[in-house]
Amino acid sequence: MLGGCPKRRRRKEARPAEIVEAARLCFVDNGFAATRIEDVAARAGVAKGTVYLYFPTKEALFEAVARANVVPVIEQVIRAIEADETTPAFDQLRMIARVMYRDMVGTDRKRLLHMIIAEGPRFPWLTEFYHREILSKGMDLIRAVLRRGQARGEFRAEGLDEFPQILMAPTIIAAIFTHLFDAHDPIDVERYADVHIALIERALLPDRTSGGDRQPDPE
Amino acid sequence: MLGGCPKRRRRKEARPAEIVEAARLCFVDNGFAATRIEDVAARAGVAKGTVYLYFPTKEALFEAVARANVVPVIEQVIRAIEADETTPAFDQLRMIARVMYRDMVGTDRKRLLHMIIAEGPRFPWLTEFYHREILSKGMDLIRAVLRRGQARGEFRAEGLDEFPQILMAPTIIAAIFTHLFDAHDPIDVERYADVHIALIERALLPDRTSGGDRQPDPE
Amino acid sequence: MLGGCPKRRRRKEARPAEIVEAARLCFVDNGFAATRIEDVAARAGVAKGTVYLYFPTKEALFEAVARANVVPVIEQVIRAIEADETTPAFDQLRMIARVMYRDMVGTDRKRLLHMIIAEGPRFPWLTEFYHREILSKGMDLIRAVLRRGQARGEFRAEGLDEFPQILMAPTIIAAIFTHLFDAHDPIDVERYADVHIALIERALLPDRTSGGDRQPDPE
Amino acid sequence: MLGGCPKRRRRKEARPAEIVEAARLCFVDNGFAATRIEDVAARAGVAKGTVYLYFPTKEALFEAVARANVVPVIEQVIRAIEADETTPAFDQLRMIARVMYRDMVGTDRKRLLHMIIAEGPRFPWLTEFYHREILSKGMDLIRAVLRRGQARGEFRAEGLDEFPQILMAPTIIAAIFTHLFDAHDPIDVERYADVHIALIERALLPDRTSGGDRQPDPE
DNA sequence: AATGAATGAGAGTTCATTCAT
DNA sequence: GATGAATGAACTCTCATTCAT
Repeated sequence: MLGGCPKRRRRKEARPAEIVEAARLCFVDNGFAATRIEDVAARAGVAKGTVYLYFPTKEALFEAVARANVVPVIEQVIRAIEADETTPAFDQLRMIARVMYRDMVGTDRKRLLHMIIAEGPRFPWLTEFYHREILSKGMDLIRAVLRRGQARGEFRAEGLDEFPQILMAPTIIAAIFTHLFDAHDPIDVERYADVHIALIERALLPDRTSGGDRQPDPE
Repeated sequence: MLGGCPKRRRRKEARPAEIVEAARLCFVDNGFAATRIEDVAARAGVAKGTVYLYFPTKEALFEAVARANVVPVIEQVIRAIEADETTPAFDQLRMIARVMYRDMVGTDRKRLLHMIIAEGPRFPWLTEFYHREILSKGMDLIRAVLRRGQARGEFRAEGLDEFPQILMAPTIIAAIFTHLFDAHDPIDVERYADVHIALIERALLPDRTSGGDRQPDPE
Repeated sequence: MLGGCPKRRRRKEARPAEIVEAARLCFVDNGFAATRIEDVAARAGVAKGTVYLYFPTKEALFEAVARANVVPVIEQVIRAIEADETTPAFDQLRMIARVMYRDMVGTDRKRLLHMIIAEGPRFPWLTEFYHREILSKGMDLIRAVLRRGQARGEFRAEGLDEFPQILMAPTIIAAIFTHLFDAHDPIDVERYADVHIALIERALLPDRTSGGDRQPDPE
Repeated sequence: MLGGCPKRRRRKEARPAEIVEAARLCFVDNGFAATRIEDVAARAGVAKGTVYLYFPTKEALFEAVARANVVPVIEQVIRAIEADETTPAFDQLRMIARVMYRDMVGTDRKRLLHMIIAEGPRFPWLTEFYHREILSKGMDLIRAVLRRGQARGEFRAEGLDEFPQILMAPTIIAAIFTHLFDAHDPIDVERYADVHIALIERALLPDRTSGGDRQPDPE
């Protein structure tokens, strides 16, 4: 009796996370307004009232979803880059891009991104949170790499460290467009990423005598 | 019977446009789901039923808003570019970008763009419409300019004509980000546009002996 | 200029009748609640407001329809029977039945009957009016014929003059059933009428030595 | 989870029936279109939303009312007749008529009948259902009894087994007329039924030497 | 007399939230 | 803790009726 039946106990402790995950699936499928608490409950295998045991309102549930799903990805990349002092800055940039294409465009996390963009205006805390926890961190990271590249004489570019968004933009757009328009106009994300990275390379690296014969991305 | 009373009649002809404009304001403020027909009516200074006199459903009203506000912009750009045979391709590209930054990022039309992106997944006709009427036309335009530039020997870039999205992406992201994050992190769109265009220039134009001394955008 | 253009004038005077007829068609097609004034107007070829020029409410229009369509039929039969002193009472009865089968079951007047039955409970004046103008007259007529038949020694039946409904019932039911169930179970009204009349005959006429060899209805 | 709380549970099981009964009362009072779900809810002592917990639409509620109130009656009669092999066919016929007069004309079930007739044309499923579940069963029953009577030499009538409606018609008309016209012209249903049954008897039974001295209905 | 644009009360339906069990 | 029956405010859409022209 001490500690209770382990299976049931684990179940109990896992409840909130299960509900959040069920909610994530519902939200990315249907958006905030069209998601019914009852659907979330059904997906989580609990009764409607149980959701309210852990989350006082639908908005709180949404917040939990956003919080749980958005932070981990970026942190991982940051750690990888910061620990690394020897890799050329451009290769780091390429690596960041590759990770984003894989983890954001290539998974259904793009639907979460879409949801955050979509619901942002109605949830001030959401945009504030997303900007603070994700965007600014991502931009800081790119900025750091750009400056390191410039310091090492790799990059000739100026101004981009002021607007790292410009470098990330095609990736974010790829995420949004594949989510929205895949039926009408599917994108070959592999090639899209290659072209994007090649564009960055030509723009950042100093002129070479024979232009363009460098391998765009040997990976 | 034919002709009607002039005052009434002028009103009748003006009504739909008035309602569409009121609806646009409501939609960009609150999104589709959170906009009540009654709000639109109040904003247009008419009764609830009057809205239904002109638009059979809320979706039809939404479609009218999208159509009225989004199609004219792109068409105008297309006409300007197509009529022009002498301007260097890069200057055309820069012009397109400038127009987009001015009309899309610099006005509250960005909120409409946001709304279309936000509500897209739940309104297939909307994504279909937006893709057909706006995106594909915009991409075709950029593609045409790129090819013209390549044919004239201006551009060395390959691959971009396959993914014109990559060139437009920073503009669209600027629209979305200024809409979402302006309170937390305002962007100096002028400089952002300069940097974006300079990036494109360095990536597209062949190497010059003296790199970077070209005026970025004399406009 | 005196009297105005005759065509237009006739049109004007005919307006109410035209609207009533249009309303009749709508009402029998859709019932009272589901008939929209706008439909009636469209069917009459006038504007919605015009209907209200002649009929203050939807109910008033309904009343006009009922009044205009229900009285004429019965009066004609009554006159024919009352003027006739020589025909055997049973032949008169048969004649009444034949007329009812032809004019009520065989035309779309049955739909009007249906409408009166259907809407009756919500329009007390309608049932009152229908009972006074139609039903009681019809029942009085049958009663009179029955009594004449008894007086002449034709009929042996008693009690039926108290409930003439019993003799009319199969006809009314034929009208209702053909209206409601024709798709599922069409009735051969000719034969149905024959069987009905034969039933009345056997019930009313005194026994004959050889039962049933009388022609049921030479008509 | 399984079993639930007894009090709640009993309530849940009773609710649909309570709502159906409340709906029946509203429908027979006001007809389908004029009945508001809120009225039904109020009459059942629940909130508007509760009705939708058990019936997805107003039509579904209507169907439930029709089904619950109309099927049991006929089934009961059928069972009683079918189990019986010895009773003379005419007595069975009389029994059917008596039950119909008692259960259909003598109760407010006649208002339900009226409602079904009234709303039939606008609800195809309703006429289809009524014809299949009630009418055709009733007609088959009468047909079977008629044929049994003919086989036993009780009846001389021909043709009626083709149109059993003719025998039922006065009963249905009694139901409708007492519902519609009772205020203006009340019917003594007892005597009406006697006369109706006597009419059938004279029409069906072969001639007797002493006509009419048979007790009409010893019951 | 005739029009038809405008109105707004009211209906069906949905669903976040509550709470007795 | 967990349930799910119950609630009722809120929303979309309809249509009888009005009235300026």
